[in-house]
Amino acid sequence: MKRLTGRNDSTDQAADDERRAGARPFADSLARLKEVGLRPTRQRLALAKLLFDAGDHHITAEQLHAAARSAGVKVSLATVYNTLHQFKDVGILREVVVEPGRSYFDTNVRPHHHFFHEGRGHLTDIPDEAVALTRLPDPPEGAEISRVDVIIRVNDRA
Amino acid sequence: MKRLTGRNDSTDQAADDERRAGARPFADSLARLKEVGLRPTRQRLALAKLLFDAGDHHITAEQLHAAARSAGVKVSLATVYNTLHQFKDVGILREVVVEPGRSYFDTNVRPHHHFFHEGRGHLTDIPDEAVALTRLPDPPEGAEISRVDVIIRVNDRA
DNA sequence: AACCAGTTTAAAATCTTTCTAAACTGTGAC
DNA sequence: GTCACAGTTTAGAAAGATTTTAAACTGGTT
Repeated sequence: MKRLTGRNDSTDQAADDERRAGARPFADSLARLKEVGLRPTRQRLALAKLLFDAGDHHITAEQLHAAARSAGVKVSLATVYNTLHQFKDVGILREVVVEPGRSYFDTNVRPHHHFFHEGRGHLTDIPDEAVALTRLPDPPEGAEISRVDVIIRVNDRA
Repeated sequence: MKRLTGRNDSTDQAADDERRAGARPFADSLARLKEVGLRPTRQRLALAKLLFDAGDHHITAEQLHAAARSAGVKVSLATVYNTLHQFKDVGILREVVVEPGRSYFDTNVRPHHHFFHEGRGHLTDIPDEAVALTRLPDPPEGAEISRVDVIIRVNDRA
């Protein structure tokens, strides 16, 4: 059996978090964090699992914080914000802004677009191929295009 | 000559505001407000002038409030917010959300798209014809498209 | 085992936006 | 003109999301 020393040391805690987050092989998130040069802390590992082991989805900081909490992961809201921004900065997460006063984070960083249901306040992915942008303007002098977002706003049919 | 009674009654004040806002014929904004069924108050007239007599532009609530102030128009920030939303609701203004935590209001309500300079935090219009969207997905079951936004994010060239 | 740069955290602070309740003002009736 | 009242405005409080701060903690090394 494993160690019998004091319970709840950081390694055990990480393993617990993993189980709680409904995880896949430990190595995935760990490797992912190492790849992007972020120290694989207990909190980052747990958040990475919640984010990347559940398929493509869109989530706010508050929602992720709540998800972590209810998965039994102890992490502060500030850390959730820090982590989301770090993940975005290293390119494993994408920020989507469609509503005033709230940011969504998208675990799908492949090229694609979005439906935004204004009534429900809810995002859905649109595969890149479903949209054809056959003409685009030249960027302003001295600037270059970093991304083209197509947001299709929808509402319930009258 | 005009009245010699107490200075600064509401009519005189409105005329002052108009002059201060660098205005065109009084009738324009007045007619516009009547058309959309908003009572033409001193504050709404002044804000309408600042918004619509300066050509197409993008402005935040804070910026409009500052502009009003420095034009000598006395108006509270709450009224600026109220007015922007009322103007949006009646369709003479459009809200553009591209940055977390801040809304821009666009005086151009004709179909068009936007460049957003991420470094400078600055919006520019793209004429509708400069973008060709030749394929779009069907909206989700039961929903209908209300608008398609194309946002081209740019940055200074490396 | 000690060290330290990187992390996490609770709490405070910030920023934008909305709400509240009271005072004010267009507008139509008389 | 003057009244009355619904619609407006306002200062200040409140809310909501996000960021900052300063101190405690921890992963990775030596």
